[in-house]
Amino acid sequence: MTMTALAGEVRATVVRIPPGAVATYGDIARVLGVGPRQVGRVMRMLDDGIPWHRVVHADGTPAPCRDGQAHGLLRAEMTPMTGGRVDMGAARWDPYPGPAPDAAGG
DNA sequence: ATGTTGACACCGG
DNA sequence: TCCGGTGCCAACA
Repeated sequence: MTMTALAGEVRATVVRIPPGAVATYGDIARVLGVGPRQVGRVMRMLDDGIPWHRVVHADGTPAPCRDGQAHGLLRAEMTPMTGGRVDMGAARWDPYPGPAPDAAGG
């Protein structure tokens, strides 16, 4: 797994996050089989062209980048938030089926 | 090769 | 609920 490839995976996964829902770094990292820090590292290089604001921490805290931006963007997506944090359990989007390694069925 | 840093996650007080 | 410490992996000096 290389960053170039990882960047593609992350991107392909993040862009799949529907408006109003969010995914955690850990989840995306888990799906791709990498550490949560690698996801953030890749996200940093993507930064543009992807709904990065739909990627939040495991506790619902929006991305630290452009602090404040995510708050407005998520707000515009009608994302269930509480006290500035995303309401996990209500907005937690299931990344699967993502890369579909074995192409189960089709 | 070593030490420090970072868009994180989990545990303990 | 908020804060500090730790584990993890990769990039940087």
